[in-house]
Amino acid sequence: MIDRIHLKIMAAIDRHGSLTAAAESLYLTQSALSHTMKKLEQQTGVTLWHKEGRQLRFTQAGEYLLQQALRLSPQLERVDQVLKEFADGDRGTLRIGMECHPCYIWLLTVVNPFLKAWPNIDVDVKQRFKFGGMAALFQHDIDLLVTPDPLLKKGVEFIPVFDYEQVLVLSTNHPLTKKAYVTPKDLSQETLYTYPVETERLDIFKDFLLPANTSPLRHKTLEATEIMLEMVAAERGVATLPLWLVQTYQDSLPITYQKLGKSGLKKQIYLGMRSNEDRSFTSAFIQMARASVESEGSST
Amino acid sequence: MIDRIHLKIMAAIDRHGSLTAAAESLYLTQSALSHTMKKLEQQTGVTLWHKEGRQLRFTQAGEYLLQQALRLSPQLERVDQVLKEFADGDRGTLRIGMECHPCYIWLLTVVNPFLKAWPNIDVDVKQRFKFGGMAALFQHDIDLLVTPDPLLKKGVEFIPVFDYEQVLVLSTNHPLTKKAYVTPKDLSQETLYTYPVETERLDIFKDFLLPANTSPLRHKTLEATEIMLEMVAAERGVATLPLWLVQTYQDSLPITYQKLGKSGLKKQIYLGMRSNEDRSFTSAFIQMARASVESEGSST
DNA sequence: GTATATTATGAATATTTTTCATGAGTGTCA
DNA sequence: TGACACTCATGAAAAATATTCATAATATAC
Repeated sequence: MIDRIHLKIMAAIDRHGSLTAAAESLYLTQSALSHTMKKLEQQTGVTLWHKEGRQLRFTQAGEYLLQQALRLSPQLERVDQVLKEFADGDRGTLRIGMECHPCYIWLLTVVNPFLKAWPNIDVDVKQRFKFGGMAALFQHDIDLLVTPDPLLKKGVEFIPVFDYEQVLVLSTNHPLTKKAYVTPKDLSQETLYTYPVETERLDIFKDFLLPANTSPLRHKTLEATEIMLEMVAAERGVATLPLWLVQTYQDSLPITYQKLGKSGLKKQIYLGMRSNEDRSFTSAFIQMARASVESEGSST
Repeated sequence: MIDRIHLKIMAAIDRHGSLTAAAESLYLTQSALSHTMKKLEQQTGVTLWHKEGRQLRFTQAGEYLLQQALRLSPQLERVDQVLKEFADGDRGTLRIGMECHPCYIWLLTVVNPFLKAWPNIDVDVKQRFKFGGMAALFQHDIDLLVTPDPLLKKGVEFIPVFDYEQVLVLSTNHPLTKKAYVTPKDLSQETLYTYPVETERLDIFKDFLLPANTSPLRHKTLEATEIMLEMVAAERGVATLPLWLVQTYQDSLPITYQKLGKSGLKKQIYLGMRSNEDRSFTSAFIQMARASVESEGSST
């Protein structure tokens, strides 16, 4: 029944004092306003104003409608404005999905400048997915996927961000440090620590142990990277992590590393996003991610 | 830009799960909804939802708009509802103007049951008018005028409510109590107490003293009826009040009264309202006013 | 009284909304 | 797998609505 235009007209009459002036302020004719409000009066059965000389005087109902107009009009304008911000990419949440546990620390170094560069965009990071990161991306549960396993599929695009080598982390006293490199069979007598995800998603299983039809003596899972490294340092077992991550801890813990296989286990981290979705801040994040890696000199 | 229909559509989609079901709930076609929202999307530049299989999934902007819709739609509906209440006379304020000071006590006996019978209608009483009660009525400052001086004018209607006699209130010891009635000349040696209004509006001047070209020795004004009567009782002067009012105080104070002139000063109280204004509760108030008087047996 | 304001209103016009008909995609089930 | 049922999108036509134009009616200022 009542519509936004009625609120605007009431507010304009109040502000400008006459129908004619109100009409001008709304870029309409006085006639249009008169007709519009007359129709509202007929539909609702109320009288909104009386003519008093050449002035208008609101009735009680008109006064009420004016109050509501003054209250509601700005709220509707605010909705317009926010919608425009969404359209311009000045507002939103960038939801990042992580399928690469150790990348979290790296991600934080990108998120920090991103938040500064895009003050109206929030960032959310998700690490658990019911049906995998790809499904989450397709279902719009996330907007960006950080993963070492890109999937060529219509509707998504993957961009390599950086290369890294997955290595076996060992206590400095560990016998395997003597070898030139580690073979799958070497691990069959070891306790292996990994993050608590499915073995299909763990490089050490997928790309190293399973092809050789081998498995470690024991497989234990841990959430926290630091604890995992402490376990290795305490000679409780071994773990696999990206080389760059091991290097950052090598100074503070008695740990070292070994190549997995003769030529090492080379990996790449990709950022995946839905194609044909053009949110400027998503692309901006990807740019910043690549830049962060290049400045470190550890990139493609 | 954004309009009420967009809010309703968003809320309906959320509630019914699909465009088709939402369209049905709004008594529109699916096509209409699709076109309407498409247009909004084009105007603002946002995407509100994605098709996911045969389902719709709101984007962040869509989710935002939905939240605003759920918040604002009920408020707009409430405005419709209140406007309808105004139209039906289920809401409003009855503003009563008084040009008859002593009638205030009588008025209260009408207002009380009125408030009970019309729980959504407020009552306001005004006693001071810049340009008189008639002007206030015309200017919609009041809706009802209680006055002993009806003015036959286009646009207003006056209905007599009750007859009364204006009498001179005297201390029981006053010499004038000995006479059969009081003449204008009798007052030329008296101190007269009246309400503080223009003499043209005081019956004692307008209908009694001025026609005889006489005036009282002294004229003092007082706001409160009770104090006025105390003054009279203390033999400080005389006053003129409606007979029925004097009678209610006669038991508790040493006062009595005298007819003004041989046949007494007969007055009538009228209720005036703007004609062609059809607010049911205004008429209802008039009905209750008349009824209150009839039950007392002091009416026309 | 005349000129200049105001709002209201009927008719004509312009614009917007809605429907109709249909296309294109997706899930279901025999 | 193919028929079917159901979804939303879309172009064109139809219907409804909003706006303007021209003008009346009325009030105010000079």
